[in-house]
Amino acid sequence: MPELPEVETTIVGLKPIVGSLIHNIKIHTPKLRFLIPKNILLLKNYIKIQSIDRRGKYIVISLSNDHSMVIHLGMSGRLILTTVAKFIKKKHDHFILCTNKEHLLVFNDPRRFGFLDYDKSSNILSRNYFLKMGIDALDKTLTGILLFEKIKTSEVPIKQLLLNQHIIAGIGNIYASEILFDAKISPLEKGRDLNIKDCNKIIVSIKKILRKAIISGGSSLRDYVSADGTLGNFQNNFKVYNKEGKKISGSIIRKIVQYGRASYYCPKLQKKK
DNA sequence: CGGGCCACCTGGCGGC
DNA sequence: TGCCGCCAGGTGGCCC
Repeated sequence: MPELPEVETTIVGLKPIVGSLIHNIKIHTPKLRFLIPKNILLLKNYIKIQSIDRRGKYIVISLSNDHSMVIHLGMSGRLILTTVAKFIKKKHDHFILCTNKEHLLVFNDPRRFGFLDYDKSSNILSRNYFLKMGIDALDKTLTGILLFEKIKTSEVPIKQLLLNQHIIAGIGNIYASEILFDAKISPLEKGRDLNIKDCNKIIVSIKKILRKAIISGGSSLRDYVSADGTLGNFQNNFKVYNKEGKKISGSIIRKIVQYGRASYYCPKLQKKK
């Protein structure tokens, strides 16, 4: 479930272990998308978890030894916060971190498209995935003009541009459809055909939809993170995603495939210019 | 360089 | 019931 709102929700759920000390780490699967750096196993000396933050869809855990862990959830990754007493190892539990307060942070990922990185914080900051990352979707300085400048010459459809993390970071395939529906803009519209007014609308919709999703997702969390593998409550709020053939305001929702990925939209309410 | 497309994985679902 | 093909919330790397 990992688009920006799910990552944000995950981070909120991890708050209980901020300030805790790392007691032990176990790697059950050495290679996810990439190899897990083996020196992460040296984290047994009661290093403190100083903060847990989000950058785009990445989770950054800063530690007191001037190192950081970075976690990306890929398509199917989840972080589950539980306790030693309650824990039963499940299939696809690849990585487990135990704190001095007997909290367990478990990384579960059936498809293994996620990854886990660990290095000196100064090195982490200059990783390619951070250097190339665009402005965060919820960054206050993200404006319509900024988006316009980035896409004004592109022949690529706006749906695909919204998925490009080098332009704006955090939007995934579900929310891209939801955002364009909210903005009343066709997913087929090319970047170069959108004016500043269109871009302003898109930015307003990005912030509105993502914030709403965070609020809905957050409410379903308790003692573990990312709830039950669904999108918190927000899935009930989808207007177009996965709703092919259904009607909205009397108009049919269509599914098309762009660059191998499903887009849902209402051709009547999202007319191409 | 921008852009198009595939690869990387497992699991769930619908159709036959 | 079983098998098969298709689909899935992401993105790095290859090609042109």
